[in-house]
Amino acid sequence: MKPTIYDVAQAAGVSIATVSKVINATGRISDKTRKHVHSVMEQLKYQPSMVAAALTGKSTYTIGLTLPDLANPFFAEIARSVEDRGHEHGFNVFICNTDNDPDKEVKYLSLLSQKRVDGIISATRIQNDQFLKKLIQQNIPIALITGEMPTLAVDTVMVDDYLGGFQAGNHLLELGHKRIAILVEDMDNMSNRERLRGCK
Amino acid sequence: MKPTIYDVAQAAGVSIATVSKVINATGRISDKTRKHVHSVMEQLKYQPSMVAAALTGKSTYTIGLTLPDLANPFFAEIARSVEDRGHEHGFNVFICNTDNDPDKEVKYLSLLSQKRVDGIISATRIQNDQFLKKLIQQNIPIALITGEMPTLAVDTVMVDDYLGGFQAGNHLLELGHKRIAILVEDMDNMSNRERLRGCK
DNA sequence: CTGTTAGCGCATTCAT
DNA sequence: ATGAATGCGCTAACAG
Repeated sequence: MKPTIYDVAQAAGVSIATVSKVINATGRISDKTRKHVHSVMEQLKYQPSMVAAALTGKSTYTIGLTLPDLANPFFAEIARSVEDRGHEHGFNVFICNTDNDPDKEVKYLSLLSQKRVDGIISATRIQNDQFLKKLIQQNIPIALITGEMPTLAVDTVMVDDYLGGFQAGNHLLELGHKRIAILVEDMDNMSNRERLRGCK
Repeated sequence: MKPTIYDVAQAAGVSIATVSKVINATGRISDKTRKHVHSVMEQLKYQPSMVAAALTGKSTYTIGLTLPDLANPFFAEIARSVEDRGHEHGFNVFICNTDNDPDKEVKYLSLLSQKRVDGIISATRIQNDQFLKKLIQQNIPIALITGEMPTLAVDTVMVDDYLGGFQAGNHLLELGHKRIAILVEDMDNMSNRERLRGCK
């Protein structure tokens, strides 16, 4: 079995409280016992259980990232970055491919909430804003990226579709082009409308 | 606050033991109270805490996937698949970009162990087999993919480099090509050696 | 500076 | 068929 905080306490001849304190560097403990406990810890190769710690209210150091499809290089790149930043701060990230399926999305979101992630980053247009609202009420930090959610007050980082369209159009004009075509998959899509708007 | 099992029990006029039983469909409970508890649960929008459940010994429904770089389409594809299968079975997967850095790898691996993942899939040649051994001792299921680890007894799925090389070479020969070149980045790499071997 | 104790939310005997 | 009690591993007051 993996050693617990009790094993360390016993082996070090102190109380679990003391061990806990040296682990989290909280409270006051003599330099001597601190070092002693530390040595015992690594001798036993002790590693605190994050699930137990999480149960007491501490954060899980886990965040969820929802995106349509990881196989899409655009999102893979995003995932890579999020993961990088996460790792820098000691976080692990859950990848959630929603395929833009509302059901999968809700399923993922509720799973993430049950696992008490510290936050969620969504690179998908969250379709069920009813559910989104619930998450917000649960005080789960949420950041939207790539999508918009005008009805709710959520931190969002989005791409400036208008500017993008403008720059693209401008670039072509500068090259002297006169006859420019625009291919749009879906005119109901807000992003595309904005890009188009920026273009003319 | 999110409702706990106690809230449900109280609202339903039963004990938490009963609620726990209907949640996990274990033990014997009358059809009547089962339904009643269920209705109370959804009325309170109760969702069992997976971290609490995990602490009692149940699995975390979480697995870790280590790979060199998610931005590499090859691995992104793998991640996508792993995630898909995981989701089908109610699992979440932690993505871990190691960049083939031994330190990052160890850091990730130990984090995963602290978070008590149910298993680990590694798409990287695990460099620290000392650490690998520890994980195995901890009874954490591990599966290697894409890499080899001859020294240890670990489940592994790998690509048949020899066959690949053979097929590639054969294909060109069938097309009637006579002068064939092979570009290899690193001849010390076992995969490449095998591919080359299969080619001639 | 260090130890006791009481939870955190749930699963699990063991009685009833 | 159901409930009371105990423990999982750790943190957080509160006492000494």
